[in-house]
Amino acid sequence: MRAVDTGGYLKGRIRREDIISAAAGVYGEVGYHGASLREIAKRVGMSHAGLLYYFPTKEALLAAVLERRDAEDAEREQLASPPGLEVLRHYLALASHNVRHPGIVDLYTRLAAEAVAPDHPAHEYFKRHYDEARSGVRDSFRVLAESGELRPGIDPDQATVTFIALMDGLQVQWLTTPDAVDLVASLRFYLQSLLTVPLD
Amino acid sequence: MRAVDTGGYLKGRIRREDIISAAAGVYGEVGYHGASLREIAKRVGMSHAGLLYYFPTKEALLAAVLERRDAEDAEREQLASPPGLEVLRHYLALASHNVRHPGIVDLYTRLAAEAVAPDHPAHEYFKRHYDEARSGVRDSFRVLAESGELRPGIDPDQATVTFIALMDGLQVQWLTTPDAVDLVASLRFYLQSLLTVPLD
DNA sequence: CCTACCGATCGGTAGG
DNA sequence: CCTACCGATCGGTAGG
Repeated sequence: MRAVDTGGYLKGRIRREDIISAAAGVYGEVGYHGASLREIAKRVGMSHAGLLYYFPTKEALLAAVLERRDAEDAEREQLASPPGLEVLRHYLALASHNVRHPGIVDLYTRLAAEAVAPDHPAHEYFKRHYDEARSGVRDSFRVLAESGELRPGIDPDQATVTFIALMDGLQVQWLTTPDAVDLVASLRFYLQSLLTVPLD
Repeated sequence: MRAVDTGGYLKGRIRREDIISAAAGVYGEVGYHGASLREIAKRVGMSHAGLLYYFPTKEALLAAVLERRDAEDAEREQLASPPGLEVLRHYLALASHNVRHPGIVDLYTRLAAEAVAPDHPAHEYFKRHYDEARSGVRDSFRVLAESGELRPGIDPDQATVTFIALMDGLQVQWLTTPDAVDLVASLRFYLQSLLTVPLD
């Protein structure tokens, strides 16, 4: 009966994952502050007090959502390329994945905007997120600059900040006016305008 | 006693302006949904019920904030240039003004992110805002394309969407990690990379 | 404009 | 995991 006896722990882990997924959905719709534990709990079929059995506070649940996002990022990082063109293509692929999963875009956009407030519980998370994103992209643009694949006169550091800003800004504009924005095409257009070689 | 008798109306108008300013500040800090009428009222020195004497609902106050923003935009539009380089320089000047007034950036960033939700009371406002911004910038890029001031191969429509997205994304990134982002320099860098002539 | 109040909702706790 | 409850806060109304 071993297989059955471990069921308690397994069920708990599954339950936690369900709660995290539901929370991510609600955060995307109404932000973190706008999300109530009662709404999240309802979506997973329990009372809000039951949810607090798994996550002791509202902030602990947010931390779990962000941790899972990091874990998923790290998983993708496993198959990450060395700095260069491939990294930029990887961002294009990510954007194209996101367009098919608007919930992810909603979650990220809503939380990033809320978290500009220094006392927001996700503020440090997004600071770190931006630092890491910049350093990864910067390495790639520098490699491209040295190999002559970056257009002459283009500063790799400026290319980095603007590229990341472009992704963020396109997401807001796309969510607001989806018919007027082709997220992937715009990103491709920008990258191509910086390069001397074809992206694909 | 005529001059004194009109005082009642004048004081009311000033009071309304004070409330709108306080509301804009709170929206920038905690968003529209996170803002309470009591906090806004406290900043202008009255009770929240008193505030509701001037603005009958929470949404009416938001509408007034957005209306004043439009009025300020229209005022600036008065001295607007015909489509072309001057319009882009005008956006640079606006960005440089915003950097010295972070509250404006906060307000815009917070509301824009909240308003991606179709049922947000500012959703239609931001849809219109994006439509108008795109059509103004697009005209300028098209003029520049015809005069050869836009780099060959650059699609004016793509330049438009990405330019506006860049402004939005830079604002979020700048608010989160101010030391790592030079908002005006990044904007200038991008515009210059699209042009065949020096911006300044 | 204020005080006083309403019903609704919030995160969290007690006690099983 | 639940029911039942707590104190706090919300937008809005009544009645001056």
